Amino acid sequence: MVQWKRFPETFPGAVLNNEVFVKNAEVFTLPITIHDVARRAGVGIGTVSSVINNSRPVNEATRQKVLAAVAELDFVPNPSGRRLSMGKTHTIGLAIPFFTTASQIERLRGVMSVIASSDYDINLFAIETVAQRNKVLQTVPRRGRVDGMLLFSLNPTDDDVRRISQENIPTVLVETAHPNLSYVYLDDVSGAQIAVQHLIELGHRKIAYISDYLDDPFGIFSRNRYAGYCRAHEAVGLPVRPEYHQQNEHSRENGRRMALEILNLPDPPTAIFAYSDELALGVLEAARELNLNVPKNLSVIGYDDIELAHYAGLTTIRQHLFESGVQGVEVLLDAIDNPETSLAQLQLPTELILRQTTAPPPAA
Amino acid sequence: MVQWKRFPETFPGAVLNNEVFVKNAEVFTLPITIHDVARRAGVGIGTVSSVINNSRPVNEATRQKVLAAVAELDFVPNPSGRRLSMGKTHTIGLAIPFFTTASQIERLRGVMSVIASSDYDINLFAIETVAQRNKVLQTVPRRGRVDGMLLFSLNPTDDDVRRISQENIPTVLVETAHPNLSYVYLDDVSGAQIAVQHLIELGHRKIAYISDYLDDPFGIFSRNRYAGYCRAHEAVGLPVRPEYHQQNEHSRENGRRMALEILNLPDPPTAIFAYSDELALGVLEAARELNLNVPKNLSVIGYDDIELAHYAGLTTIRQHLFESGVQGVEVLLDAIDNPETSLAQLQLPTELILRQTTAPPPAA
DNA sequence: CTGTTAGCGCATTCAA
DNA sequence: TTGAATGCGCTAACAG
Repeated sequence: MVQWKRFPETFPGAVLNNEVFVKNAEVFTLPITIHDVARRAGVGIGTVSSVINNSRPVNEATRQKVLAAVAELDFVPNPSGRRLSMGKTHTIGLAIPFFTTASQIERLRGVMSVIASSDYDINLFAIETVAQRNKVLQTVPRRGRVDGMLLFSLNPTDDDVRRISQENIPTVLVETAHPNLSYVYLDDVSGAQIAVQHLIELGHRKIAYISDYLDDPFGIFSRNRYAGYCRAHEAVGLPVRPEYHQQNEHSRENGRRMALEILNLPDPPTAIFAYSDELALGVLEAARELNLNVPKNLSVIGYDDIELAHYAGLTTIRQHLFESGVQGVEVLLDAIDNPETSLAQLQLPTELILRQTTAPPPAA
Repeated sequence: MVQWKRFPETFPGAVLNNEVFVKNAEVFTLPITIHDVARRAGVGIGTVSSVINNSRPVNEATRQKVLAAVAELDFVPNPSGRRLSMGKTHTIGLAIPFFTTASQIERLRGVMSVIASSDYDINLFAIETVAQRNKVLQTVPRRGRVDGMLLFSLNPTDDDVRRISQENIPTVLVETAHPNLSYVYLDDVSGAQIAVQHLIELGHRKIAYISDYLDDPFGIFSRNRYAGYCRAHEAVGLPVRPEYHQQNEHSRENGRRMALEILNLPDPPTAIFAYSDELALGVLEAARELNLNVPKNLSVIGYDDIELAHYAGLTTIRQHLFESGVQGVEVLLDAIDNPETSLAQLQLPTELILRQTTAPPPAA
């Protein structure tokens, strides 16, 4: 309950269009409500509501009176009141783990580019820990809290999905998939397979993989790309050498460290497939330190095709990140508007972007 | 008003913990409210509220009953109801123009890093047009909509500021300044002056400036950096040559174009100061195309110190972007918690980051 | 065409 | 220590 007290006098000098109130010696106006507008316009609040929402025909003259009052009082409806009454929030929840990575930001940009021309608010949740993930997944997708939910790179449990379905909150996964939800999926397994296959076709036989921790709670992506790496090996009967896989926390610096580790092996690889472009950039730094010419002496391939990859001339797997964000909201907005439509389960293509960091292995 | 109808029968087979309803042949539960919890626990709603919010002492036994009911029904309070009743939204509005630029994203990261451990929601507004700017500034900072407002790189008009003050919404500017608001200011004029002064000290006398449109509606930053550019010239009695200034929409590609334009002048400059690192990266591309060695034949200095600048070895002006986001929210959260504290008006330092793209001009 | 009223979900005051 | 009643601002149903 609002705690401000009405104050009976008007303060001279203050430019105010409503009654004046005092709180701790500060002068300010009480928020304008639909009642203030109605009184000012000499009509009932129902009429004001009708005018604002065009929800029923209103006599043109009274309409003008109301609009005038709205303008004079600078009235903006309180969204909480509206939400409570309508059971609609006009808000979309957006949960993003790995918020600091370039790929998530690209997706976010895609989302914002379409949301800008809609009238939905975006509630942003950066997810850093498992506890946060659980809290957001359990408390945010609720009727009365959001009208729809966008989950980047998150794998909701069956329990999460059951709750979401019961609450009847349209939800779209971006980058992941689940049979009972809409999603814009990016197939990491086959993306990684394409990358490694490319190296194999160039003649490489000693190919390393560096990644995030495979057992990271959110780390299904490292695992999937590792699976693709293995599949490409299997497809040509090439054994997977465990010493050619390094895992560490995700950062360019760690990419550099892992590469140094692997390149200093007695029998170093001739190519490195990195889980992400950021890691791959670390690999390039390591190669420079070791005076290894890329791609002559070492081939490097990344994943994501972030902006920097273009600049660094990095061969990589393009994920259509921006586009995945765009598609994600579009699917979601459509699901909100048409609750009866069936799930949209899209798979975005993944493509090999050839640049200057891959070549056949040294003749040696 | 919620339009679902209660349905008298229970559906066998559905795992549900509340009454069951039907809408368009789909089975789902009606949202759980505090009344459901109260009924289940055999207490009044006031008691439930007290338990949830620890707002008054409750007998331990009844407390446990309530908590059990909350857990069984998986109850999460509807934020709109709470907001309406308390007059507090637990939401922060964040308005960001130039959403696609690297520097804004860095600031946003700073904000999210501190918001993650607070219990405030973030409402994100990407501002692309003047109309959007006005709409957001006029409708979002309202009591009942947000508890506080964070404005990146935006210069609210005096009218905007008057409204914000009347609404009594704590507001913090990041990158800009206004006497009546809190801000975390970054002095672009002196930052640019430092950049150009650096070039002058290296011996350059022909220094170009490429930028965003100076008359861009949000373009105070291009103008301020231009002012710094001019000041540095004036300080040593160097004339500002109009043909050494190009302006265009902000993108790396346009940075490249503007650089080509300027470098093809009959009397080309020996150094280019770019409004941003993104533009500066375009300049580097142009230099490569023209086979101009940087920094031997051409010095380039940027602005922002985005991540890419480090990678490209670009000399630039560091803005402490992440830090400015952090400080911005911290000031805001403090202002929300302590409404009586005076305005916080901070100025973050700006520093020259020397890398490999500036050197004395060719002996010629 | 329009004013009045009920009710959305909640916190809180007032009684008990 | 607790339940019932009130009101936050709004939309929509109802009654005129």
